[in-house]
Amino acid sequence: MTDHDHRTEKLTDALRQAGVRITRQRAALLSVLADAEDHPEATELHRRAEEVVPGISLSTVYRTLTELEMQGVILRHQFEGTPARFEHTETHHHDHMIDVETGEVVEFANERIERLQAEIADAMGYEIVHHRLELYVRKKRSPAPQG
Amino acid sequence: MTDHDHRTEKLTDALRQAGVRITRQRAALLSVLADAEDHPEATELHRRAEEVVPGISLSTVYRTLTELEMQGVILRHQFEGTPARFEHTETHHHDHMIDVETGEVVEFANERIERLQAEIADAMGYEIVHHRLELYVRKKRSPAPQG
DNA sequence: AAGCCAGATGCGAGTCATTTGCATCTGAGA
DNA sequence: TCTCAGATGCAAATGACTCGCATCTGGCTT
Repeated sequence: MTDHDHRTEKLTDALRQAGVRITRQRAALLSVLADAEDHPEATELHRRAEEVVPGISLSTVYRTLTELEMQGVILRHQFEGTPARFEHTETHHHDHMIDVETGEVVEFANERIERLQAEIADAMGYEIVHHRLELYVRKKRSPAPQG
Repeated sequence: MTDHDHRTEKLTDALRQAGVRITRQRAALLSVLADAEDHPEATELHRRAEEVVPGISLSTVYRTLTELEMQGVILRHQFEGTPARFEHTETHHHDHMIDVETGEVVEFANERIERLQAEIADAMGYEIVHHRLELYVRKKRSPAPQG
């Protein structure tokens, strides 16, 4: 049994424990999400899932994504000007830089920023439920005069 | 002539200079936006503009908001789970805290976070075009044990 | 292994925010 | 005042989801 299968099984067991029925469609989506190195949107996940479960409907994809988000298995990101994008929660917390020219998404993390945010909220009498930090960026041209 | 009229006139002149025709509808929206202390959405701006120019259409509101955004006169914020909200660009740059329980929007600014963002982007070979920092928060209960 | 049924699925229709096509109107420079 | 590129109103279209409902199916129960 591969590492992948191992992690998958642990996850599906946990979900079943939480009362989430693991159907073929959901298993397919979980696998597609686990394999995704990028931040795909719902239609793209649908496309990928169809290769595993032909005929899976887009509404099932949306319903499952919502369910998995509620279970804390995935995160939903609403970047500017695109449909929501999803990623699994396996990795550490991080924020995103979006290249406005290519749409490419780069992850980054900064502990100091996290701490500052918490301090600000605290000073104003709030506690953070969650936050969103997105840097819309463009590749620096080399320091030479631009052409 | 009031201060308000004065600022309004300077702004409309600048817009005309930039090739933006100042129609009754646009003047109404500019005034409504200038008066707005909150972060209203398009339909609310439409409602307010109708009191100045009855019959103004929602599509004109949307078209004008897009134009004003491109001219840098207003900012469009896409907070989670709500239609886009708008605010004029007169004030200093700031970020937003959104109370997840009431929907209330609180502004804040922090120079250190701004600088850290720029440093991060720079270190990764990018320059920031713009950014988005939103803290989704809830009012702290007093330090006593929660009930 | 078979039965059961709450919950999941597929399909199509609905929703919500926003955009667009088009015929008509109107700022504002000439 | 004249002109007409650009703006408006209306209705229809779009895009991203969401929902209603009849049918199907995981996965406890026996």
